[in-house]
Amino acid sequence: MRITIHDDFDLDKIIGCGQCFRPRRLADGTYLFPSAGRALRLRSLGAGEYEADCRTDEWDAVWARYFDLSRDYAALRAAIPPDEPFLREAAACGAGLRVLRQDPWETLVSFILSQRKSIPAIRGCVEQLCRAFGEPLEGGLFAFPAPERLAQAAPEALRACSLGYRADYVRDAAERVSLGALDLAALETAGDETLMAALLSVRGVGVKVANCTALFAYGRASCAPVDVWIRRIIDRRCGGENPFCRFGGCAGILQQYCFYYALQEKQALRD
DNA sequence: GTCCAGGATCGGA
DNA sequence: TCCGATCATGGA
Repeated sequence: MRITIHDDFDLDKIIGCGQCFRPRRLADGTYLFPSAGRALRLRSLGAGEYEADCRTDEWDAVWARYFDLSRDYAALRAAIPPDEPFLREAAACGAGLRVLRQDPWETLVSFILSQRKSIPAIRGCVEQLCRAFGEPLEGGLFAFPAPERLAQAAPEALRACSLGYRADYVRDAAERVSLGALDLAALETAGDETLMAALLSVRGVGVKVANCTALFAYGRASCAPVDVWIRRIIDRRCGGENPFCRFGGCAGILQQYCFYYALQEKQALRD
């Protein structure tokens, strides 16, 4: 199907801003988004027109929500006050990115794996997990493995996916989700505090990983994860004071603009 | 060989 | 409550 998306939509920034680890750009320029046992192929036709390999009803029911299309990011950027020059700069740089609503299980596991790993290393880990334990989809793709599958996995098989000491954390999370002790679907309608408490009850999940899951899977835009990159920004560019606290319900979106901005600065240093 | 990566846990002060 | 050591692994 062909769809029109307003111009505040940049696929390179969406897949490159550090929020997701499997979506990617294929050699032919098509963008691939695997999520929750499906996969979307999206190709830009220019001028805000896109070709998507799904039906209109699937787009409306699944992907519009996934891409957070109901939120007005331009208005959000415009509302950053002039006395926040760094935030305005970062938001201008990241204009077009959108904070995805990803599958909670995949997001939780991916960010459990993220601790003390580089983004390319996380990508590699997640990919290995999918190939080793995920159900095959069309086109040589693999779905992210179900919790039941990971709960049954042999410890050495998990470690073979470069999980390192995080293998025990993943196994613990898989057991709790597959047994129903942690109901990720039910948490969709929970309040922020309830959601955070549930996520923090998982071994290997601290405040940062819980915030990432709340923001990138549950759309809790008030959650703004503070990692080493954001910490650096707060210390060096914001006088040591966390600026996201001042923005309540959209703190997480601004945080993501800043994270993307930091990635771009690092990239620029290499070039 | 050394250092660091979207951190979390644990024990001891 | 706070601080430091430690946790596998891969890439620069």
